[in-house]
Amino acid sequence: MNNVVLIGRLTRDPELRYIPNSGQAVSTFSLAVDKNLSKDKKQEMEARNQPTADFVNIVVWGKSAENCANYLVKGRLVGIQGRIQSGSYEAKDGTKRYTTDVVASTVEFLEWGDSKPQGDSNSKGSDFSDLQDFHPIDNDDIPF
Amino acid sequence: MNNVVLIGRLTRDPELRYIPNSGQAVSTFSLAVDKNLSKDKKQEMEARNQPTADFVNIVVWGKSAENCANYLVKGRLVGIQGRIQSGSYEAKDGTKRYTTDVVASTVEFLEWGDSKPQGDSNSKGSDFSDLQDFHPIDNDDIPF
Amino acid sequence: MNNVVLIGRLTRDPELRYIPNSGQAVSTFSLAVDKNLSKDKKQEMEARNQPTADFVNIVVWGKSAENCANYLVKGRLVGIQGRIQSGSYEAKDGTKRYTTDVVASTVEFLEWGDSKPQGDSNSKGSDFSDLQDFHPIDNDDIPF
Amino acid sequence: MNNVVLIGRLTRDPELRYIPNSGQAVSTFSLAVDKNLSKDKKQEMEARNQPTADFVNIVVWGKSAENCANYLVKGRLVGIQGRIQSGSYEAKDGTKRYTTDVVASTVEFLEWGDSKPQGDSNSKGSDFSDLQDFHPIDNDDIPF
DNA sequence: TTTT
DNA sequence: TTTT
Repeated sequence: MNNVVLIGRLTRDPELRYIPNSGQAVSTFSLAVDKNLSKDKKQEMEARNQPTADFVNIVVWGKSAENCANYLVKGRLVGIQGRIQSGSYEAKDGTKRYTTDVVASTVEFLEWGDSKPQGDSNSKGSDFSDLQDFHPIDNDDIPF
Repeated sequence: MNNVVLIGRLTRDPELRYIPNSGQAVSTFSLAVDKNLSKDKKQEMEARNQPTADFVNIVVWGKSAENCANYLVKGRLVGIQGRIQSGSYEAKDGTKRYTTDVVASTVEFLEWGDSKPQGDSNSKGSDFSDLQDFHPIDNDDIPF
Repeated sequence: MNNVVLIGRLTRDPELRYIPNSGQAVSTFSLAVDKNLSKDKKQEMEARNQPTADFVNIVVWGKSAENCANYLVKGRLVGIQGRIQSGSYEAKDGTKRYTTDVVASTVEFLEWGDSKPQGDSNSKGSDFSDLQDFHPIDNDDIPF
Repeated sequence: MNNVVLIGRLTRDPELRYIPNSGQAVSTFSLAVDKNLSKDKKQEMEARNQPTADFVNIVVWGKSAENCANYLVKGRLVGIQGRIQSGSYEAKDGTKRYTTDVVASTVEFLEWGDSKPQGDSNSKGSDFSDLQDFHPIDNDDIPF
C-alpha cells in the first residue's frame, strides 16, 4: 500500500519532456501544500520566515502529463492521488543523493483559467470552453 | 487503518444540531463526488439517467461542525479527510437498516462565496474577508 | 477525488459470481475495520455490546476478484485501496434503499494461511507455495 | 489536504531521541514499501539490481514514538497514516539539501513478535502479552 | 448479516 | 543508509 492524496498549488509552470526511446510523456512540477496551521501559528511562522507549506515534487506520465503541461500554470490549485517514489542519483561531486517524489495517477483540476496565453501564438488563450462545465475533473478525461 | 479522502460538492445546505447532554455540535450533509468517467461514458450515463456521481453522507463534529454550518452551502466544493463509519437502526416497520457515513476529521473549503445570505439578518452575507487570503484552508483554522 | 484505504478482517468467506453477458468476475465480502479506540473505551463498548469495528462492504472486479475468492477466508487480514460507491435499489415493499460499498482497486494480503481447506475436497488446501515468498502482495500479482 | 497511507517493513530498528527543551519524544525509521510489480517485472528488476521497494523516512512524535521504539524492530510490518513533510538543511559543503519525510499520526502494528530481545538485558523479550489480543492496533492504544 |  |  502506497497511497498519497494532496491538494495544493503549483509553485511553477509544469515541465514536459518525452522519454527518448519510448516516446512516453512525463510532466514534473512542484506542489505547495499548506500546512494545517492555526491562524496564530501561521503568523508566527511567517514572522520567523519559516515555510507554511510543504513542497512536494510531482511526476505525471502519459496523456495526463500532456494535459498538465497544456492546462496548468504556476499558482493553480490541483488535487492529486498517487504514490511516493524514492530514487537516488550521483551528484557532480560523486556523492549519492536521495530523492522522493509523488507519482500521480490522477490530477484533478480544482480551478480553471486562461492558461498558457503566452507567446508565439496570437490566440487569447487556449479554447477549452467545453471543459468548464464539470469543475472537479480528472485530467484523464480531457478529450484531446 | 480507516482513511477516506473525498472532493465533492454539497447536495444541500449542512444541518447542525447539538447533542442533548454533552452539548457537542454535529453537522451533517451529503457530498456529490464525481465518478471518474470519460467524457463519452459520462454522456452515456446522463442519457440513461444514471448518476454520474457517488453520494456520501458526511458527519462533522465540534467546532468544525459549526464552521461547516456557518460557511458552507449547497453546491460548494470541499475536500474531506475522515473515516468510514457503519451503523444500524430499526426502521418504523421493525426491520433493521444499515448505514454508512464518513466522519470527517478535516474539511477544506475549496471555494468561497457569499454564504448564508438569507433571512432575518439584513446583512449582505457573512463577513469573512480575512479568510479569503488562504484558499485551501482547513476549517479548524477559522478563527471564531 | 474518491480514495479509501482500509485494513481489516473478512467477516465471512468471499462470494464470487460472474456477470451474465460480459463474463466479468465480481467478488464481494464484508470487512471488519477496528475502530481506533483506547483500551478502556474498547472494554466499555464491549461491555455495552456495542460494535468495536466498522463493517464495510467490499466489491472487487476481474482477476483480483478471483484471487480473493481463491485465497481469502473469513478472518483473514487485508489492506484495501479503492473508492466509495453509492447505489440504490427498490426493496420488496416498494421503498427505495440506499447502499454504500467500497470498490477495491487493490487488495493486499497481509496474512497467509491454508485457505479453502474445507469440505468435499480431500485436498490439503490450495497449493500457492510460490506466493508465500512476498508477503504484502497486491493480489493482481498472483500469477494465475 | 496532505494524506499518506503506507504499508511496509522497517529497514532498521527505530531510533528514539528527546527534544532538548520540550522533552518531546521523536522516533525515526525508514520503511520499505514494496512497489506494485508483476511477478515478471519484479524478477527483472531484481536481476538488474534495481530496487523493488520505495524507501520512505518516517517520523513519529510523542507516546507513539516511544511505542515504536519499544515494540518495533527491523523487518516488522506496519501500516502508517500521516502526511508528507518537506524540509531543508545546509550540508557541510555549504550547499542546500532538501528532505522529504512522512510524519505519522498513526502506526498500526501488523505483526507481533519478541521485540527488543537483545543484549545487556537477560530478559526473554519485552512482556506485552496483553497486547497480543487485538492485532491490527493503533500504537496509541498501547497502555503504558 | 459481522472479524481477531 | 535499505525490508520480506
